[in-house]
Amino acid sequence: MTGGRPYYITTPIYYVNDAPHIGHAYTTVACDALARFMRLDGRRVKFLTGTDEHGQKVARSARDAGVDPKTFTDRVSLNFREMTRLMNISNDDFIRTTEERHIRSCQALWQELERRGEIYLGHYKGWYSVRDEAFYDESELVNGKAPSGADVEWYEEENYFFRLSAWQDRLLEFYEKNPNFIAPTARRNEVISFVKSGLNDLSVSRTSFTWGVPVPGKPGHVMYVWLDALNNYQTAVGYPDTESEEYKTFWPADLHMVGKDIIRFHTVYWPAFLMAAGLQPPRRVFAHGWWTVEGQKMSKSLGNFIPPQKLVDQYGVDAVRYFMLRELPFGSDGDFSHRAMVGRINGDLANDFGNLAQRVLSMIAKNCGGRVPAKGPLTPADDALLGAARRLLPRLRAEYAEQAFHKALEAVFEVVAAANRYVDEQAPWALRKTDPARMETVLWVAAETIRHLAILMQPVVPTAAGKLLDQLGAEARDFAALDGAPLVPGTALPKPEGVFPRYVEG
RNA sequence: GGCAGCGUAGCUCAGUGGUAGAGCAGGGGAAUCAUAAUCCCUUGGUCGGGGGUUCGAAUCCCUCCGCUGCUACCA
Repeated sequence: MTGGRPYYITTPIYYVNDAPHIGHAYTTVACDALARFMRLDGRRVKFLTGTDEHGQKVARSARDAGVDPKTFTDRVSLNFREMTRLMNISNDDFIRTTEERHIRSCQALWQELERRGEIYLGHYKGWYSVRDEAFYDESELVNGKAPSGADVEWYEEENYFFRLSAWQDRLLEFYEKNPNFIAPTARRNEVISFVKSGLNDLSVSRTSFTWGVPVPGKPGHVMYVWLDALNNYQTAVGYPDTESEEYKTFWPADLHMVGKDIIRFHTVYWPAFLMAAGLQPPRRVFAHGWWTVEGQKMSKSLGNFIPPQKLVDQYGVDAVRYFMLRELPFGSDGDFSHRAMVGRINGDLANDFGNLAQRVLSMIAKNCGGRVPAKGPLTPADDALLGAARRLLPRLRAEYAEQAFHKALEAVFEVVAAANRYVDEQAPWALRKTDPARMETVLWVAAETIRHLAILMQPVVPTAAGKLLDQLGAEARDFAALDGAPLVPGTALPKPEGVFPRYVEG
């Protein structure tokens, strides 16, 4: 089954002012698993990530660092590129909002919105807090200060507004007609109730700073950061050239993966901007949850952000990826603890899956001359196990389609458990003396099952699954090979070697 | 304050009208191919409290308690 519909998936572009942490790694790993899954399933995939580099905060950080903004962002954007390498991410493109292609794209979008009368000149007035870099309504002030306690000052600025208020009904209609647009359901309900409560027009230009995309024909104005940032998803597929092969193939995007903090921008503003420009909104936005660390919220004051490098050094990249996608229902918040991590590494990966592979491959190495064993007549027990393995793909397609990674992995591990039971029940070590031919068949069935499992685990643990397939002598590794390329008896195999080491406290 | 959701075994959760479930943790046993891994059996819950509807409620209704999210322009 190849040649399905193209698949375009994006991470948010990460704000360069932050250092990459576990949250960034999480979003990106989830997208990577989806991208890899879809590629293995024969779909043409575009997987985009990148960095958001404009805004007053960035300009200030650059100034503090004593360099110009471009030099500064060139430097810090690399931190996120390095994170993709570290986490073994298979992105097809890495976009930066300071790139020429993006500036052009944003200006074209602006002009289209303006041409259609969706943007008008107005005045922004409000209480502004420099510390929070945010505006507050009169009603939000507490004793003349921001809710955060920061000082505020009266602020008036001439800027351009987007007619968001005019899109309220059309947005609600869009949500109604596209029930899968916002996930999980709880988030969808929140967004809908927010839109129902009424929308105000949105200021989409700033004159108070210059580090942004210049508004075409309006000296002194730069674009509102979110209009700039969201449009990266279109830039990467060639906008404004909507007739390009790339754009026609991949737009609208299949999935924008986001953290729950930025869902509104992606599910209210973004579809409104696009519809207003006569363009198609994305098909789906998924808002995942947050990690706490050892039971505590991550915060700057606690200083408990975990750099991805530290996790990978300690546990290994495959283990971290597996943990992130298995430990909690995708969409919910969860806790990242050492104890839970070790439980997954040793319990699931090393003991259940790793040891299954090791015990089977060792027996093959010792008793079958290091070659794929001969396959004799199959018993009902053999067929039952192989059948369970073959039924996984349709199940996984359904779970991945809903970003239910934990359920997909649970399904895989049900078969891992079934395979361990099978080996125990068939006891090939006993058959070795009583019925060597049957022993070979049992080992073939077990190895063939492991091949299925390894192929299906590639999206989550690409390195370990790849090594496992090496050891099985399996050349073809996409999902078409599941039923299409079973193990060939007699194939010479390399010496088995553990691919999921136990974590030992030290 | 308003709106929404949640509260089920030690832990994480599934279960939305018909005799309480899974994984992990705990206890006992089997096996010995294997990363001392695996397999089998098992302890454990008045399903947050109270009231109601029903032949029957974790599951529907009311109420109380506790927790969480959202309530616009900070990534």
